[in-house]
Amino acid sequence: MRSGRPATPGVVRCVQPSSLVLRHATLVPFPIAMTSAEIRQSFLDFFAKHAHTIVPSSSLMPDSPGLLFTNAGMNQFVPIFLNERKPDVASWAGVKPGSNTRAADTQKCIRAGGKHNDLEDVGWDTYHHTMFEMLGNWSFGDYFKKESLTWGWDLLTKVWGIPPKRLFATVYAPNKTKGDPADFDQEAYDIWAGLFRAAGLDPAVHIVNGNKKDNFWMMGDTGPCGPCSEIHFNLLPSDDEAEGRKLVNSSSPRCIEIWNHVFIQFNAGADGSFSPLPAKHVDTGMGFERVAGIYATTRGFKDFTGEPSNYNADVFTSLFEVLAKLSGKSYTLTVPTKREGLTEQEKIDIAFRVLADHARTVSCAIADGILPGNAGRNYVIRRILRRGILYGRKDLKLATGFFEKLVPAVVASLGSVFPELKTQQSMIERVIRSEEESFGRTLDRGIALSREQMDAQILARTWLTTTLEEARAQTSDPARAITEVLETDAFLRQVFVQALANLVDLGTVTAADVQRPGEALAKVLLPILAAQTPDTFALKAKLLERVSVVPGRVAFTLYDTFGFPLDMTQLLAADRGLTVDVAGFEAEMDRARKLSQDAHVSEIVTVSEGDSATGQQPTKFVGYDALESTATVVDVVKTDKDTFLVFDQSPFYGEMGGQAGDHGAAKIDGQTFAILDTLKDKAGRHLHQLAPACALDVAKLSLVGKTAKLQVSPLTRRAISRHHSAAHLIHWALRKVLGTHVRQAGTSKTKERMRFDFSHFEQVKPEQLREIERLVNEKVIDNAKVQTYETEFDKKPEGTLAFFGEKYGKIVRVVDIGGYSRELCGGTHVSSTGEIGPIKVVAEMAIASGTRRIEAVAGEPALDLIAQRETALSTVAAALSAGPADVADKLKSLLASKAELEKQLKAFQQKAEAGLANDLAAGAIEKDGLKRVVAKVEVSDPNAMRALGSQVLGKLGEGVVILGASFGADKVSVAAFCSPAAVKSGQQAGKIVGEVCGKLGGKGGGKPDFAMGGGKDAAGLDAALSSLR
RNA sequence: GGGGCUGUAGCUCAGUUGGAAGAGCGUCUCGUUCGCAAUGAGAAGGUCGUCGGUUCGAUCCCGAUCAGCUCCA
Repeated sequence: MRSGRPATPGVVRCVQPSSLVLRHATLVPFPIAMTSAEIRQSFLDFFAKHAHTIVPSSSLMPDSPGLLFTNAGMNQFVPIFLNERKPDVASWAGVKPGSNTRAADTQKCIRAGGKHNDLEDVGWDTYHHTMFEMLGNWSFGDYFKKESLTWGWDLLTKVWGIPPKRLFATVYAPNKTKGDPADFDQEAYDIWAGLFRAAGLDPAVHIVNGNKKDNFWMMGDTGPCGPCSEIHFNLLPSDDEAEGRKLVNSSSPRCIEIWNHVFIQFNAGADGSFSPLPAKHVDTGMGFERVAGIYATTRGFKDFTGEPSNYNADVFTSLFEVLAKLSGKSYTLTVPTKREGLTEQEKIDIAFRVLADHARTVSCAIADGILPGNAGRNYVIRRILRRGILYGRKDLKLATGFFEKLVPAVVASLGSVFPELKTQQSMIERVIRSEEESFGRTLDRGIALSREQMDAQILARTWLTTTLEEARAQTSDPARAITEVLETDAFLRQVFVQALANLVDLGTVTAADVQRPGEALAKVLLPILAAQTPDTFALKAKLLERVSVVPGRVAFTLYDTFGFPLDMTQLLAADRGLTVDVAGFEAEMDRARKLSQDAHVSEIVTVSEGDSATGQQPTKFVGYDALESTATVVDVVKTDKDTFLVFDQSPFYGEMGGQAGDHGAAKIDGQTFAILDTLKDKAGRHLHQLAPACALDVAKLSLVGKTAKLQVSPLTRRAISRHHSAAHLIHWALRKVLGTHVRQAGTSKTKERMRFDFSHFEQVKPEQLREIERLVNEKVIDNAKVQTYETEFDKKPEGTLAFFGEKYGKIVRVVDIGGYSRELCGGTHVSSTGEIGPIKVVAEMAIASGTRRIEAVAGEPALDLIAQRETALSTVAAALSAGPADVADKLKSLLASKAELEKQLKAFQQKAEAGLANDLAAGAIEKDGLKRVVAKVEVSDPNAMRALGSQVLGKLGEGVVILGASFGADKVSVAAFCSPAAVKSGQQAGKIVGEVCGKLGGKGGGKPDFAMGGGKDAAGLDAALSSLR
């Protein structure tokens, strides 16, 4: 373990010799007794010794739908606190078992994007993180305050050697005037008093009271809650107790909370009451990076002269090393005191911290299947990744593609405690790479768009200073000079309009003027041009100033619509001597934010009454081998819509893991009840849904206790099993063809089809789909045996796929197909692959960013599909009088000859039209001093009339052409053409058409030189036309 | 969940009071050239994302829908 520890740990490893280092010379180098990994391990070992079950961290993908991410150590234990699940941690998968009622773990947590959003602070200080580990110990109705606090004290002071004098404890003291709940936590106070006294310290100095805000913990407005007691650590250079006490709960970085012990002893009711819980729980949390950071900074809790920073811990410094190597820059521990006017080094140090933090977060999130995307938690990850990329590009001058190079360091640092990082490493790198490329495209587009805007502003500026001066010197008609310039460049005009809007507040122009930019500009600019008075100089200066500011709305549009960060806009603006109206940007942002704010649906958390969850016996499933059995009715469950029967055991599969529930029948007392579906409830009972007609009978009978004969419909069950086994084959084939990053993300297997959702970040190409289909059908023909057996989770064969994020029990069921596909699965399957029959992939599509869906049919539905397609093909073949094999060729040649014919037809039509056009032109009359053709023609469609008319006008040279044609009895079209000379003399095609169509019961219009229209009165066409002659 | 933007030739994109679908690159054919690079002439290539509505007429206006991008919650 220790061999992997760097020889010179801490920040010193990436600091190059420079004057900056000397300033911080007191901090480095220092010998460290433990690595971060060893600190973590000593925590877990300590609690393992006290009979705790060591539980692996749960996935960052939360179980609770209300959460964006797993955000606290307690998340995976919530069902136990809520009494929905009995304490059974020792039988959980992957644990190092101890007691069922005691647990300890380190939990990955992400806090970003939700209520507590610290994203913008990360990097700018030394203690905010988007992802952190929460160390915790837990008691489920087992030990309480005494043990928890005493053990906490022992670990900190005796195992880790923190000087007791530097520790302070807070206990809950309600502020009754503010209506804080419950009473002073005397129990905790007494325990602490004893501990401090035993260390020779004064409890009055070391125990601090805290109110509801700091020392009372609630999950929501309702549900389990209780007082908490925090341990604070004085990090001042001096260990003076009075000074330390002053800083407790004062948000000082020099005296911080390191460990919170929550004592869950009440249930908050919706009516505001606090009733005692029957089982009291302990829930503690200690920020791992914080402790590791302090440990590193203080050289093992011994030297408190240095500035505390979480980033001194080796979980971060190992990433700094990679960053230093990539960028050629060094991390030097500077922390900015303000947001603006930073030194180069301060910017570099911020970027180091940002990237170290974000690389961990993004890697862990992707490992847990949370890929960057454009909604919800996926969007948060994308934002974190992009923020990192931006800091790297901007301040460390790193080239596109650098971010994925941080992944190996994250895996090296955290892979042993979070093994999914190791197994998913190549996928993490691929996802980051493709995301970095697409962000590159977003940035490029933003750069191009902002350049257009800024070009125009600079042009406007030059124009104001140079061109205006030249105009003053040279022209006698200043107004015209202005209009000319503004007419030549639309962008320039737009910039001036923006500037004008900015001048409204000065009183120079009114809001109405902005609507007429041309006149308004003349109004503003003409005086500048005409007179050189102090007033006009001031006005010109103002205008220049306004033109040099990129409007907030423009910067916001770049950000909101095109994803171009404000930072980048500012950077580009500064490069070109412009500034950005940040206040305006923020205003737009606020407006948009308000628009999005939605009514929060607050989740009501309740403790289930009694032991409802634990009291009901799960139904014993006997349907893996048998489709019939006898059973005893144990309950009848009624909901608003349906009635369900519950038996002690059942061959009916309850809907679960995407597999549809079974159909069939139950015979009780000689009466048959049709079962339409089978569901499973929280307690594991199978609910057999009755057909509505049977439900009425049940209401009259008392069935509980009676014996029933249960029969599953074999056809349905077999169809479902076929689709389930087919799903396993497809999963196997997907991983083989696309890669092992493919992970099941939800499935459905019914008797009609199977749906399989999986993680994959691009479209599955058609040839890949064909390959997948070929592979699975090969395996069907191969007719391998499907074997199922139960084993311990930890003893499952190597390479067995488990659905990630699922809580498995210790005993799991393995479904093994032919030795190549092995999955943990509770579903029903065929006994050999040949039984599946043909498998046809029906569709492949995206259902979310990074998640795709494949749909397939197997067995009978597949045969139906094939038959259907065959029928379609043979219909086409028959119509083409060709064999199925020749259809494509035949169709191709048919299409070719069709194109040829159309070409010929077109040529003939043109010829005919030309002839017709000649005839029509020859029949021109004189009217109003112009040649005029008025004629009814026969054409195939109105557009042909347009072509004909334009030819006629061409022959006439100058004149008017009016054509009409009828299409059936109730549709008539009219077209009119006027040559330039005709238009000049007052003829308007639009007007002519309008008139004619009016007479025909229709409308029409167009431009002066050409117009079309139509009507319904085909019989009136002749009359309408002759009136024009 | 709520907004914004985009969808036009194989690719990158133009296309306004609604009236005959375009450019550049790429492809193909025929030239210039010993050949290549370069270049000239010509050609092919379009359900204007899909569906509906308004209209005599919709790439354009309206509504729905799908897909991609993007911001917020």
